[in-house]
Amino acid sequence: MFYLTTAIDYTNGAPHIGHAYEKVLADVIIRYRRLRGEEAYFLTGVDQHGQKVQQTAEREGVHPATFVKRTTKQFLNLWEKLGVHYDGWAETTDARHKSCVQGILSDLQQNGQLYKKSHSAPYSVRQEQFLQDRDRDESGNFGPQWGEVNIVEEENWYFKLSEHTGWLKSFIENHPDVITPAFRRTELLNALERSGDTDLCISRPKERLRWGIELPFDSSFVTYVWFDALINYISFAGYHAAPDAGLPNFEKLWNVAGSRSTHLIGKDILVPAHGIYWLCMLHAMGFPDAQIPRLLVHGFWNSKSGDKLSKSTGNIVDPNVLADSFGVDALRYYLMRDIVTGKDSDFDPDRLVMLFNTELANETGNLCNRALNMSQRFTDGILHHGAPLTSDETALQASLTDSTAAYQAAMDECDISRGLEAISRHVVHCNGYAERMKPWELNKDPANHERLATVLYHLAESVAHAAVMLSPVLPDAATKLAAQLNSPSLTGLKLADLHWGLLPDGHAIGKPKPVFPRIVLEDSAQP
RNA sequence: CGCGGGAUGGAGCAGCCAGGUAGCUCGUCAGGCUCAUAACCUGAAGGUCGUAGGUUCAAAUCCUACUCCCGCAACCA
Repeated sequence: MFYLTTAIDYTNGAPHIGHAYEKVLADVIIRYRRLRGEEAYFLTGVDQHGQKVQQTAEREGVHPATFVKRTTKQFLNLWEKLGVHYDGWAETTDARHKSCVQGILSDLQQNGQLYKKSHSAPYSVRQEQFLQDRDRDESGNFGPQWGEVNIVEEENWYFKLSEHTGWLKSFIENHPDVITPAFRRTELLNALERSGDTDLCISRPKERLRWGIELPFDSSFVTYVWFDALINYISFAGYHAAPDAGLPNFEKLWNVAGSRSTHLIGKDILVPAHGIYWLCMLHAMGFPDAQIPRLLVHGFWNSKSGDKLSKSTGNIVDPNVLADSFGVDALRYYLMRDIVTGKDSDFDPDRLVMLFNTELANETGNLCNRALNMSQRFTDGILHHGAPLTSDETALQASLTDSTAAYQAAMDECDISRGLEAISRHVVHCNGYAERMKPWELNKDPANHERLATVLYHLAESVAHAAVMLSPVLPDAATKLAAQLNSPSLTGLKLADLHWGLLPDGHAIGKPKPVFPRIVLEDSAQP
């Protein structure tokens, strides 16, 4: 079983392009695993608790639960629009999650992993938060944005994080595959190196924060965000769940047959949340090394100038608007194609249009269209395996074999961009082949009919393979391609089924219709 | 000396971990084709791979120093 989770999104505001990227990436990885024939389970969801939600809800004069319901709906709608299909949906206000979190807190408390102590620090009344040294301005004072700042003393519960960091360090050192890409592992190890022996504060007094899960052993506190949110990865996987809870069987999902569960997360929450807190929490709960999950860390989409995309800088890109203007296929393709998994990339709508028009419309879509159109016109829509093969066909089939192998190697490494590039490479080969074979010339002489059939078959068969390989990224388009080939069963094939001859001799193909209509921009700059 | 990333033809990137004729897409120029979504194909121009050293028969790739850009520095995917 391949168990994949994403970060759960904070329901304090509307989803942006970064949220969309992570979920589409997860969706593509899951679909690819299934294409490989693996059993797979995909969990995603939303993080609904916390102070920011409480504050925003108060500002808008609604109950946090109402507010959270509203923003959650925006995420659900977006995933539906973008074709993100998950198997499990995590909401941290779910009663089953709450009881799992409380169960874990109780266990840890009984095992002596938690303790209470008091701490005093500068506190901003206006922002309702404690301040750090880095919040000071150049002169060493707290700026006016914080309002009145007092030294406040507060009691809280702490998790003995420091008892586990030694284990964590050697675990990461001895399991280089657990953090991907490698430079993120380096970053984490460096962070561990300079981490002192500080423990993790895991509670907030209810006077400050009501919107959270109550500590089972001290009702005047709620648990701090990470001790709530991170647990979703196991609570919704059925960890310590009642048999009738409607959750998966944890033993079947988590870490079966030596393949680690995978958490897909953004680079911002590796250190300290996932890379340190979460792994240490699992260790404290008694998870053995073999059951520690793998962290797959992705990068960010920055704005074209290289600035970070965020609400504060106002250059937020709304995935809904992008999907509506350019189509879901174009958006999914761009998000997967124009970034190297793990690295950052600049978001550029012009490149979105360019990549869709060249690789999908002009290359793949056009190849399908011209192949089917010629078959309809020249051979009455019937495909024939045809005459003896020349070196051109041998080369084409070799190109397909190479592309398929490159595709698989890349996709296995979650390098989606390279996988798509591999498909594109074969499509380009096919267009060149068509140009050299000139089926439209062959058609002029009936003596060449067998030769013509052979050429057209090689084009159509290539489209069939391309459709299957594209399916994790563009499931809808793959279905359309299969339908036009009059071979809907293509969408049910596995990677291992991709042998030459998917389309049988004598197969009748369907009518061509552009699957990827070119995106034509309104007059952009011309006067 | 806080940490990590980046610097490759006009633009955007890959290649670097496991050194061996510098690759892809767009753009530009010149041809060709007409089955096809004004799509397709062929060819060409254009790069001292941030700087300076070092290792090596050989360095974009390994090592050292430096310059500039970006992000993070323990609540934003």
